[in-house]
Amino acid sequence: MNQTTERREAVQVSVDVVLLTLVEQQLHAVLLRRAAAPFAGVWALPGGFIHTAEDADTKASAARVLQTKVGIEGAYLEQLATFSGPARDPRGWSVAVAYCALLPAQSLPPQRDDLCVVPVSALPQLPFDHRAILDAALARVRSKSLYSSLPVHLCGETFTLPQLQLVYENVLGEPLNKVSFRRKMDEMDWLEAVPGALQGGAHRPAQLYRVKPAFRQELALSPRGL
Amino acid sequence: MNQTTERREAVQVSVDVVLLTLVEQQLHAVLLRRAAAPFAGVWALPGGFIHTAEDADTKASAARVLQTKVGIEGAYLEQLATFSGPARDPRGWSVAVAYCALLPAQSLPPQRDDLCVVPVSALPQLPFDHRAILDAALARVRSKSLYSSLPVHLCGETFTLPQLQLVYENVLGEPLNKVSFRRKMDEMDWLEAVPGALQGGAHRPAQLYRVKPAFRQELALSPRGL
DNA sequence: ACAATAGTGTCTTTAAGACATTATCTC
DNA sequence: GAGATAATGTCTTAAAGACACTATTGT
Repeated sequence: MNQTTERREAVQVSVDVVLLTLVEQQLHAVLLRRAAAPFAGVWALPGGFIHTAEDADTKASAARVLQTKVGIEGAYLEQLATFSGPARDPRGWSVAVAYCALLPAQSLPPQRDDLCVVPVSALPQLPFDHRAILDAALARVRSKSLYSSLPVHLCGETFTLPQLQLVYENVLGEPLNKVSFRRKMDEMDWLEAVPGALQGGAHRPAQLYRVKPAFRQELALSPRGL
Repeated sequence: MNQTTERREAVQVSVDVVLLTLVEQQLHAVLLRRAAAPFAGVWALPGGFIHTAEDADTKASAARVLQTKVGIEGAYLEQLATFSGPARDPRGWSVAVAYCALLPAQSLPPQRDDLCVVPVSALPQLPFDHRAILDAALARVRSKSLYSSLPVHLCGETFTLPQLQLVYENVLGEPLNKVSFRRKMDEMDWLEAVPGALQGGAHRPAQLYRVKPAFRQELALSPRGL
């Protein structure tokens, strides 16, 4: 951007979204069957091109892709990284801005033919560099779950502390100390008890909580992890 | 990428680099005076368009920008984030893949008219959204310095532990405990003493160290910070 | 009363920080 | 040996984890 005569080459820019959810205590990714070439009929990450007329930025493009192609709204969305190069798309040099999205399982769209929800431990072959994008998303979600409130976006509106701890454990793949976990949640101060609400079984019911309004969009961070 | 007929719109893709270095115990950014419109004559981040014929990916584009426009090679480079939208560039909807680069001060290019090295605490007005990009780079460098070997890329080939600690302190903007710092460096095990080499003044000389080969490209991470 | 899970109190272990001491150089 | 900074030993403090105990429900 500093030389007078610089060729501006046409580069294809797309947005790809790794949409993750927690089903039966396992992280799952949402895949769509590609309708068009290249790789028509193949399971792939939801994605699409930028619509300059409607999208305020690539995050808006990603939200639009989730809405129009997956059929969901309100997922937590964060930019992951940008993947690029001449070989990732057979059509030529391309750039994909990848986003990571989290959604509670109960907010998934109704079942249909061109959509599947697969455990990340049993993914099919994916086209383009979608496998690398998905792996990057998993690494990001797992590492960020070590010190932030990220996993709460896999929960519904309200949840109990034992439920939340289980979600953390499922994402991280390791058990957590109950006392330490609750101490941290208390220190970080991003949860509030839902007044009277409880929940039962054949045992003591657990207090219901929700995220404080200030932390609905922003993540809560813990200085020393957990 | 799942519908048969999707318009592929022309989007301008550029690469911008936040090149940081440490001068007189302060973080400085390298800026270039723009030769061409828009914002001709204005100080801005080094940047440029992608050259599909030569660049293997946007990281290679960033490295090429550093080499051809700034005149340096071998800087530590990592992708920061991608900035996008209709308003950031007056020419229209654009995408900028931003990179963060670190360089020891002694590797800076010779002085010249269209290049300046300014303290990040006293930046001029910057065009486009370069200020936001720079702020994001600073935030990233500072937060990553809390738990990784990142700041070592502001040092030369060899350095003493007191020098390294000072670099960390300058980046983080706060003093560190000497014993803890050295304990961590020892635990993380990414440094090796340069055999006989020492360094003097009118006092006890300090042992020289360098980064172990395995960590020259990869960062060393500490599980619990510092 | 019993089984089952929620929630808390408290001790142990481990990591981080403060402080003091020893080491090694120049003058 | 005085002064300066490097390097390390050791005590204190704070955070994390283990474990046990109390609490509250349904049956």
